[in-house]
Amino acid sequence: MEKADKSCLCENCEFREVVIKYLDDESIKKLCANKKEGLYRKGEIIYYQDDKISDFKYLKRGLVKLYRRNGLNDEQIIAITRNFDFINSMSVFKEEKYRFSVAALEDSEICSINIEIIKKLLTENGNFATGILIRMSNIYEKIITQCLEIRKRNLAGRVAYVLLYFVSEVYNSNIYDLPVSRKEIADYIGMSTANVIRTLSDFKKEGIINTEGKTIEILDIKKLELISDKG
Amino acid sequence: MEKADKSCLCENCEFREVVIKYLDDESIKKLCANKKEGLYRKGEIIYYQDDKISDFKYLKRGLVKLYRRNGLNDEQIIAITRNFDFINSMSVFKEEKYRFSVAALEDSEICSINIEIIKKLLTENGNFATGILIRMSNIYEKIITQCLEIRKRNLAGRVAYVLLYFVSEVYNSNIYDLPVSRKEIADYIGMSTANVIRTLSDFKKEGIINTEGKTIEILDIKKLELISDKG
DNA sequence: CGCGGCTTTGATGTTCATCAAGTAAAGTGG
DNA sequence: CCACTTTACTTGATGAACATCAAAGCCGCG
Repeated sequence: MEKADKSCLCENCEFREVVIKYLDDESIKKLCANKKEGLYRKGEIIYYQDDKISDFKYLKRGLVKLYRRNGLNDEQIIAITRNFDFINSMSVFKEEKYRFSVAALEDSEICSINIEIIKKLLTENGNFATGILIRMSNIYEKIITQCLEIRKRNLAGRVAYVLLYFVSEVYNSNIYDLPVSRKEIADYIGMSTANVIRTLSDFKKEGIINTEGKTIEILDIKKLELISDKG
Repeated sequence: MEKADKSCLCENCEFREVVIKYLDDESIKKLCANKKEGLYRKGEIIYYQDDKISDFKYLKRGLVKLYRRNGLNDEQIIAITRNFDFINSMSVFKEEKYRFSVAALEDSEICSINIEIIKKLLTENGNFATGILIRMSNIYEKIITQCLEIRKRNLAGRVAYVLLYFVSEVYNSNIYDLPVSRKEIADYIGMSTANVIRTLSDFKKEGIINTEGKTIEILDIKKLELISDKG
């Protein structure tokens, strides 16, 4: 991690949209004065499971994975996202430790604010607290819904679902570079790496997608949606 | 559903513990005046997925399942709980509709408060909002963690996990009456009904549990924990 | 150029779903 | 309360889906 090289004016920060509506100038100044910004390179870990929670963290730019380590070579990926802006582990306001780890899948910019300052603002300002409550609920709900969506599908359906997730929720494009390894897709959907690769190969043979290394191009999105829905 | 037969004094209500610390007498009176209490018999549905959200709901007593219907005979159970006291669908403060359904697994007592009243209190009182935020985060985190715990196990491990969940989180006893059908266990752990039954039969043959209809007795909890952990 | 990690493919075996058929239990109407 | 119907449960047999293992190709990096 390195510090951001440009001074942060908070002006283009999306967090501001949540904040500014509810906080007075003084509170905003206080937030800005106490924030730390960090750049994380692709692959770097932003925080570890079981680290002590010290900051409320917000993903300004980039792409991250939220995951849990079970064994040496056994990871479960909980979410891959740009949108879950608050990338804090759940229970950030109660628990002492992060319950999950977060790592950057693309170069990412993180804004950190001391958790005690946020807690104080929450208790002082019900509108702010309600705003945070709603946003966090959305994040949680997305994670749970996605977990259920993946669970109800078979192998091919899960792979199709993930490919389409990148199309619609991450890149907004039918062609993109996978930000994750084949193994990470497997960790995400709860299947074996070999079978994820096999399924991608099958899709390619059937002309549904084209792959070249990390680059994925969706050729027949209707068919892929069909596989995702029926699987 | 029927109305509670005794007048509700809110005195033994656990919700009070969250509330009373932060709300003034007037607010508490307002809450109490606007609450509705309902008794739901085992099997009754408390609210349906896609119902319009009108109330903030709290489980005072009983046991419920939170679930999602995919097809006519295809349900996914998200959680079974006494403890997730706020049995609102997630995003209760933002969404218009419940995203999941809730049904009573045992006779249950539900307290409902108009959502607008709660919203008003949240914005007026940051401490109250923070209290709700923390409690909801705990609920979400439990659901997500459990989803991951189940996902990483195989069939036998999942069945063992669920049996142990009832022991430690629901009944605090090695012998209990299952509040769910075999099919519901299957919907909970994402396996087929036949295989759930087969696994229970296997456990019985191996002397790990005893079953008689809905009654389950754990005979060898160490072994069951082993199966849950290694599976 | 060579090493290690990621990817790919095939072969094999395990795990699990599905189907079918039968039994027990629970609800329903006379 | 009993006959009837329906729903839940149980078990076995079969095949499909998936994991695992192994070997080989590829790619980036020192």
